[in-house]
Amino acid sequence: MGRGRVQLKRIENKINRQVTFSKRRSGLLKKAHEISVLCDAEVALIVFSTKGKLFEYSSDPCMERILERYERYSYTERQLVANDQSPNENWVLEHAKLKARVEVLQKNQRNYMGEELDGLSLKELQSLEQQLDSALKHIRSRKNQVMYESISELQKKDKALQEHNNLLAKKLKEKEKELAQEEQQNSMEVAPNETQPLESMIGGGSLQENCNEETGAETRGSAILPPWMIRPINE
Amino acid sequence: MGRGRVQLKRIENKINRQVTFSKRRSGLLKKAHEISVLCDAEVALIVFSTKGKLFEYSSDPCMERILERYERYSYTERQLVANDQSPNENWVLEHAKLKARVEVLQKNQRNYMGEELDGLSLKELQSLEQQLDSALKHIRSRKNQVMYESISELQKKDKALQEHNNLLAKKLKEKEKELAQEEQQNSMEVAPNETQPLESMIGGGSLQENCNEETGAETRGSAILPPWMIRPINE
DNA sequence: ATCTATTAATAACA
DNA sequence: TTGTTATTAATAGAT
Repeated sequence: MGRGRVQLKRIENKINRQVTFSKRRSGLLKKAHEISVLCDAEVALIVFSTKGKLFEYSSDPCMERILERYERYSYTERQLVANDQSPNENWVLEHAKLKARVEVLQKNQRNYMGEELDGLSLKELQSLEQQLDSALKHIRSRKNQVMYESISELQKKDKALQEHNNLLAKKLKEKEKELAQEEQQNSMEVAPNETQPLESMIGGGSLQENCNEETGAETRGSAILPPWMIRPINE
Repeated sequence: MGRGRVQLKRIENKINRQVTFSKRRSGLLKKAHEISVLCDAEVALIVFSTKGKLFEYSSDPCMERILERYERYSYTERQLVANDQSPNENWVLEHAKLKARVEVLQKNQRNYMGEELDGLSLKELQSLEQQLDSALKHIRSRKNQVMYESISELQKKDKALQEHNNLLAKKLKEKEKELAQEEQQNSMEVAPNETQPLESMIGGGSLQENCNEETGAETRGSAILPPWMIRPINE
């Protein structure tokens, strides 16, 4: 939505990038606000510019609260890293070193994301390809492992629940028997039709709820990525 | 942007609210992704629906890192506000920012290389996998392009060299003819056995040297393509 | 989900 | 940076 389409890749011109960042940032914040109001959602948005400047939006008075909620929701714990500043005089040097490191790391990262490949030689491309290929193998293997673990845990839970279920069913039968006996003894006094609904309730609803409660964070939101993330717009 | 304007207030109709939420959410996530790519920004977006369902986007493989960075930033910012008198504070702040950035980048890089995957959730692993998969496609495409360019350049050079070769051969023949004529005229004065060595020298050594000179680093040595160019190692 | 009529966002330009 | 405008993109409402 502008004059001409735009490729989904880093804007190389620094000025344009800065302008676009400024405009899109405000657009993004606006939309974040809109969805929070229109749809009554809780939204936290954090944006760091390339230069490290922070922009944020939070639908609540306190961003921290949403983040805490997020942390609670996502089972991972946050590590609070103490800010240890050593009162060195070498700061200038340190600073320069860090800056250089950041530059290198940034370039690497872009390459790892398949960007800015034009300056690379065939050999470098080859090495990069192999590195990523191997990385992908590791990642997929780890993903599989996580999935299998998740599955086996679910199966374990399933088994436990089924056992519990059986137990309940057994108890139920005993109760039925007792009732039947009482019934025979006091033939006219009790109506024998309450057992059926009770059984179906335990077998269905209870299991379902238990399952939702405990898997929680793992399956939050949609596990399926939207199409625009799966394949970049350009090309 | 729809049929009719919309007021910036909670949508009362539950169904409409749900539908709008779903649509705007994907739009918001998309825009968050776009600004992160276009403007090289680090973005973290967290959305809780009314019902408490979580949706998130993170420009980096790991959302936690951006949140950590956010916490650190907030911390240093608080410090800055506390005492912004000393000119040294700027350095401290800058330094802290850079350190945070380096940390994030380093962790990312390790992930991009398939290392330290243990802390990542299934979702994060999935996103990382897709990012690398897409990167790999770009890299392979670029590699192919480089290879094709290299091949066509070599073919061009080959052609030029052959033409040069033909030219030399032609000149040689003329020289031979001249020599033969002279030979006939001054039959006894010149020994006619110098032509053979001359021809072999030009046809062999000179050509070889020329080839090395012009193709240089690319194909140093033989004009035959190395095996890795004929067939990529992977797949 | 899919399809349009509209509005909203924004890229290029000033 | 800020504003303007030609275009594209997002999406409200309908199907």
